[in-house]
Amino acid sequence: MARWQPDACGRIQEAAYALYAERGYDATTISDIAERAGLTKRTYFRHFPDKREVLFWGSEALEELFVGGVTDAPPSASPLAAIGIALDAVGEMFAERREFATVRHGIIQATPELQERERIKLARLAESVAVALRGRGVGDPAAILAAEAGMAVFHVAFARWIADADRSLQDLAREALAELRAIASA
Amino acid sequence: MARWQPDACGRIQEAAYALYAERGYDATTISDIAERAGLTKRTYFRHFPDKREVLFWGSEALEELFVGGVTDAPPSASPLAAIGIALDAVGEMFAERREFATVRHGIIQATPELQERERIKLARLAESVAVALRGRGVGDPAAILAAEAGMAVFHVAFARWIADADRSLQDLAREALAELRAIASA
DNA sequence: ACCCGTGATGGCACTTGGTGTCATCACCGT
DNA sequence: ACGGTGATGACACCAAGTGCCATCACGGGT
Repeated sequence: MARWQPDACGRIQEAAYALYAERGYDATTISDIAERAGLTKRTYFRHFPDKREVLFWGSEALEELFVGGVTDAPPSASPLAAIGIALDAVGEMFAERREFATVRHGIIQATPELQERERIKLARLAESVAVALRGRGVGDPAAILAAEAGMAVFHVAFARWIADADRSLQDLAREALAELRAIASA
Repeated sequence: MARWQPDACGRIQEAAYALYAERGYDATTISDIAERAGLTKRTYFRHFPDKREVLFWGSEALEELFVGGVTDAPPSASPLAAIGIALDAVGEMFAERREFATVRHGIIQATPELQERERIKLARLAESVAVALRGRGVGDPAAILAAEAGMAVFHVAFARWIADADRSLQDLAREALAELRAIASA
């Protein structure tokens, strides 16, 4: 056996999304996913470390985009301004993936266990953004605070974008960022 | 059997903390904890829903304190000011529990699985704080943004407080809050 | 003093997530 | 034709978590 299988990770991911969306995360076993992808449970675990992680495959792209946006922002930009520039790039990327993002968001919102993973992914992303901010000369409590505040902005903007098709993610992010500034200066 | 057992939750919690601290979270089974607490695995699950939750028992007190602090802040206080007042009360409470908080923090920081739970607890706390802020008349994107920013402030202040015994949690929180304000107005 | 309802526990079987190990097969270079 | 490499299937195994039922202590009522 072991005939070459084109893009095992991709096929697993498709199967997992389909089953999680159809019958729910809890009602789906890894053997179900594996069977649908045409392989075994053991092979699933050779591609993903656990049951949740398949939903977060490809999120390195988001991290690269976010960190890259912060790093490449003009040196004169303040921490929050740099994050705003990064959020523009992130919003642009999600615009082409609205359908996918909506399905994924629905699956995650339906399962507390998945929300945990989502939250810690956001926290890790905040740490990466904080590193990028330190690379811009931002000091130490400030870098992580700005990064985490940026994640909050992203989070609320994203949720509104999923619920409301009319406005672009970039717009919603800019609005949330302005709101954050208003809060802090009050 | 089933003689009355004084404070089963408390005994389980003590056993779990001891074992998690000694040999680590992954190397501890629920049967180990149950045995040390003088009961069975099945009974453990009658008191806690899973292996992690025992570390978060009693965190309703933190939520009550935080939400109460925000709710009872003077009506004139801005969202961040209200959170600052709440953080004062929270810091005061932790001052009497520094030893316990340090052990707990060490266990959690050593295990990614526990950090996930910690993060989502913080997110739920942010939601409760946001509700309290809405009760003060704060609008909707602002309430959750202020609450999440407040969690970031609490998080960094807490981490510094654990690492550095010299300063009070209240001081560190005030400093982080000032830092957040500086970031947002830059 | 006896009996009964209630609540907490032990014990057991079972499903599922996750891992270690080994044999097998396709592919590739020599 | 041969051997090495890498991916897979198959199997055994451990631990988390759940359902189910029997059992015991306790308190109240008769």
